[in-house]
Parts: sequence; C-alpha cells; structure tokens
Amino acid sequence: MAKAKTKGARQGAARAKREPAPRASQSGKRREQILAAALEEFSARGFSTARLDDVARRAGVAKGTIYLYFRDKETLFQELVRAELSPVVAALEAAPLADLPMRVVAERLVELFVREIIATHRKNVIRLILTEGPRFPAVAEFYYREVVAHVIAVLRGLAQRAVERGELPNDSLVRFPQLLAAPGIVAIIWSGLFDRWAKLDAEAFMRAYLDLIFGKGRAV
Amino acid sequence: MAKAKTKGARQGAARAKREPAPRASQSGKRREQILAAALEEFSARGFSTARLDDVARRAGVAKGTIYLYFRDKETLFQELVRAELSPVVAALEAAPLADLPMRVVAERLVELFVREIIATHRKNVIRLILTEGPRFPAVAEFYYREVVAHVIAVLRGLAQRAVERGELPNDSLVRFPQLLAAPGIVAIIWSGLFDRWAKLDAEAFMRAYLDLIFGKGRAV
DNA sequence: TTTTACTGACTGACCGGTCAGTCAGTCTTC
DNA sequence: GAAGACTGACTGACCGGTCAGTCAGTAAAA
Repeated sequence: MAKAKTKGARQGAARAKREPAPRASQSGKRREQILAAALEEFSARGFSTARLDDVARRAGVAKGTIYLYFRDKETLFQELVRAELSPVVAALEAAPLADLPMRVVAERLVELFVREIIATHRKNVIRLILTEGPRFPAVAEFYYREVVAHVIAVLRGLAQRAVERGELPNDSLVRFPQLLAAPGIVAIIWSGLFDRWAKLDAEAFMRAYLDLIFGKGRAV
Repeated sequence: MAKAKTKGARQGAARAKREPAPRASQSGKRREQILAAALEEFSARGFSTARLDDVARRAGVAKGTIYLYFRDKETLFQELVRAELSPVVAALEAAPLADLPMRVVAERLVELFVREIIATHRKNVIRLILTEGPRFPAVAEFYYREVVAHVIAVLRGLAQRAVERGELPNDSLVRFPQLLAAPGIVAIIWSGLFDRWAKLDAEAFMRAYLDLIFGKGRAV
C-alpha cells in the first residue's frame, strides 16, 4: 500500500546496475547458492547469530528469495546438514570393509574421515551440529537418525567381527563404538576452539590413537 | 556484544568508574546468586539465547544489579567459567598421582572427572564452553590458558613417566595427551545432544576406554 | 545528610519473517 | 512476427517482537 511509494525508482536503478542480465532461473542453482552461503555464514557466526540478510547478500539474492526455497531459518540449517552429510554416510555404508583386519579398517576410516570431513567444509557442518544441536532438538534428532545411528551401527558391526576374529582383546568397541570416533570429534572441537593458540594435527592425532589401541609397540 | 559498537566509548568510561563490583558488600552473596542463576539459564538456553531478565529473576534481583557486579553478559560468562573450573584444575594439580602405575592413575582420573564434572553442574559449564567457545575467543582463550593448558601439562607429565617406566607401548599419549581426555569430552557432548534417544553411561564409557587402551584381556 | 545498594521502566539496535510490487521471459492471438 | 497478456521468480522496505544495556530514582545504612 503505502509501500509502493519509493520503490519504483530505486529498484529500477538497482536493476540497471546489475551487470549481465540475470535470469538464469531454472535449475536448483539458486538453492545451492543459498545453501553454500548459509554454510559460510553459519560457520562463521553460529546459527542464531548469523543473519539471513547476510546469507542473502552472500548468495547474491534478496532475503525474500530464501523463503521461496526454505520454510524458515531452522529448515535451512537442517537441509544444509542433509545435503552435506548424507552422501558421506552413504559412502561409509558402501565401503567394503567387513573382511579387512581391524587395524586396516581403522586406517581406512581415518583416511575417509580426513578426506571427506576434516579437509573439507564438512567439518564445519559437524562443528555446527555439535555446538548448536543442544538448542535445536529437531536438528539433533535428524542428525542422530540419519548420521550417528548409521555410523554407530557400522562401527559396531566392524568391531563385533574383529572380536570374533580375535583381533581385539575385549568387547569395549562393541559396547561403545563411539570410542572409535571420539578422537575425530575431539579434533574438530579442538580446531574450533584452540587452533589459535595450539594447532592440532588432526590426522596425526587420529593415527596416534590407532597406535595406542592397536599395535606399534604392542602385540594384539 | 556487537551492540556496544556505537555507545562503546561512553559506556566504557562510565562503567570504568565502578567496574570491579560494588565495594565490599561483604559476603559476595549477591555475586554468587547471580553466578548460580546465570549458570542455570546459560545451561538451559545457551549463552546468546539466555535472557539477563531471566537471570535476574532467578537470582532474585533486578536486572540493573547484574551490571553492578559484571561489566556485561560476556564477562558474566567468563567469571562463571573461572569460578567453576579453577578449583577443579587446582585439585588435579595437587593430586599425588606421579608415582602410581598408569592404569591406576587413569582410573583415578576417571573417578575425579565423574565426581567433579559429570555428576555436577560443572559438566554444563564444560558443555557451554564447547558450544559457545568458537564464538567467544576471549572465553576460549581464558579456558585454554587456565584449564586446558594445565590439564594437558599434567597428563603429558604422567604419560611421560609411564613411558619411562615401560607401562605404555609407545609415546602416543605423550605426543597427544588429549587422547586421554577425549572420551570425557565426547561423553559430555553426547549427553547434550543424544541422551534423549540413546543414553550414554559416561562412567562405563570411560572405563571401557581404559580397558581398551590398558589391559583387561591385554598384556601391556 | 550522605553514601551505598539496588530497582525496573525505558531506549534503541537488531533481525526473522512478510508481501505488495516488479519485470524478464514466454505464450497467445491475429 | 509483433503486440498484448500472462507468469512466477525475485525484490527489499517494512513490521513486530526481543533484549542488552542504561539511568533516574528509591530505600537503607552510616
């Protein structure tokens, strides 16, 4: 109503300024632009502190456009998690690890984790879940169902088989498969908190863990 | 925080005058009431979502009173961390562990951690640091200097001695003392995120870790 | 009276979400 | 093939609620 007053002129000007006529329209391009921008902003400022105005600006889009693709801020976060992590979970479940010796399995897992998480922006997604999850049960539940539960199941299966083959001295890893993932989690947290004062080499850290629980100076 | 921008100068000057807290007021009772209330609110809602109005109400004081004892919300957080964790660090450093066998040392550490952190509201302080730290470098630095660095130093010393005594098969724990603490950290994170869907018995979890890296079915 | 401790209504910045309006491109019709 | 009608992706000013921090004033103690 009263809104239209100033609009016409300003908008026209803004429009004229835009370099190549936009209008690429089709394709989920927009959606991906927005997701990428959201990841950047959420990583840098945290979910609740990040401003959708900034996400929009970074995506090269107006704020309203975000709401054409996502119901609200929290849904945007959730879709971000799904888009980033589901493929990795699928890759893990598809990996043919079942019949390898446990130590080799563990090394493969470290490689996978470093390559797909630590070395990518996905570590920021994980960090976001760890830091924001407690306040967003919907996100935490989604993450638990779609990621954690699957990972735990895979790890438990591997540990179980290793115990049966006599490659592990006890059933600790069967009862608590989380133990296998703990250093990975800690590496991500550490880097978010303390890298400034004391860098932690995540890969060396995880390999040292393998040396600790499997060989190198120790008979199984 | 971000808010203080425009008013920064004026505010700083005015505040500086009475900054350290209102004189004596003997028995820092007020101060402690406020800290306790802040811990409750911050734990339940997170730092940025917690409202100082609620902290005040819970402490049974007016909002303005908080500002007589703490410069701003972030300082309140920082003081909370100091008040809760410094005593535990002191206790750790005072504990006579140096000459015990490593496995026994590790068990004592688990006991200490369970008794002083997991079983108390202090686990919420740790969780707060882990979740809010990335956005508050001042808090993260304080925590690193006053807590983490000390803990790491103690753990490293213990590991070093254990290696010299031949109680550890390699120097993993000397290079990365964080490995000893990893399950404790993970237990705290897990309980904040997933207890709803899958409870984790923190003590059993950490003891299983000890079984994994030290004996029970394994010769050192 | 003066000083100290405290109060709580108030201010102003901030931001998620909305929606009336725009316009590039496509379709329809002659 | 050109004019007019139509579409819907996109825009951004605006609204309403929230909340950290302020300060004029009150109460109590000294």
